[in-house]
Amino acid sequence: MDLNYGFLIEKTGKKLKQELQKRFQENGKDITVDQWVILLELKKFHLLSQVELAEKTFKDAPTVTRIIDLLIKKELVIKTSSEDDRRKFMVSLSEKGKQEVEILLPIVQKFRIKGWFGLTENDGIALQRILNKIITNIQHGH
Amino acid sequence: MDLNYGFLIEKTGKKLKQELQKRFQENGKDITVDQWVILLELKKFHLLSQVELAEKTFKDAPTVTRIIDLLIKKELVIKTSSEDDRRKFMVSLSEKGKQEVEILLPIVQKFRIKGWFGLTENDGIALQRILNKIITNIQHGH
DNA sequence: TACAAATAATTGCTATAACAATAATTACAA
DNA sequence: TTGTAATTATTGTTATAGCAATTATTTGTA
Repeated sequence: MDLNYGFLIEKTGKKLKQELQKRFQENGKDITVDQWVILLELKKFHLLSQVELAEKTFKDAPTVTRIIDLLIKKELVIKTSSEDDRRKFMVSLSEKGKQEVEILLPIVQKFRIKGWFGLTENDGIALQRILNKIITNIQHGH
Repeated sequence: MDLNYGFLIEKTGKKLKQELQKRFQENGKDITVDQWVILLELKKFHLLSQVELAEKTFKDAPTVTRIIDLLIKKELVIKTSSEDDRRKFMVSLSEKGKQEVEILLPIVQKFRIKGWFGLTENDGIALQRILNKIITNIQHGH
């Protein structure tokens, strides 16, 4: 096995991010891909603590704090302190944020379809199997 | 096709980077994965301009400039101005850098083998086909 | 040749990522 | 119940990434 799969995966991820970012810019959207990822989770789950957001997006807590700060400045999300745990802040989409997600979603979906052109359902299954296998392989133990 | 493959690819790339970084730390190696990628290309090609390094590693020129700066501080690489083009600097491994690469290489290879455990030659072919297809799909046109 | 265009590298700015340290709060165990 | 440990969020530091602008040099063309 002489395939440098790590390099290939990294490269693909980077290109995907760059190209999606371009689509946002082309549509006059002042938002980054990482900010988008947070917004999408908030659309799906409505109300999340920052720890929950971090888990779902595979980002660490400080990164989530900073992205949320930016999204608050853009008035796309709202932060309220939790009533049952005063350490927590619950984050949710603002009205403006909900509207923005509805505009961004078709751009993202179009991009996803374009990226998958010529690939099959089986390719999707294989990709998931391979990447998930790599993840479990490298985790615990050393 | 409802697979969020972009998210999955990004996640896998991130985990690969994190875990390899851990291996470096466990072995007392004060080097980042991105710095390692540069060193490996220099081992393969001996003498590269910064533009060539940027192309081979899929990084942009400013990023390469900054990584090279750090590698020079660590005395792992050398920069010499090109004789036939005074705009260029040619970068190569120092003696210390060559030694360091020989120490790092087995750590990286062990990690790659571990990550690929349970996967086949055909999986490798499929992975390359799928990821390369995605890359060409998303590039030109919009 | 002269001059505009292209190229190589650098610097500045902002965002993301990882790690460490800290403060506030909550959970748990003696 | 009291004190220790764990959790949540934040802040600071360094590195990587992308974009724009700049400088120095080279290329290509009129």
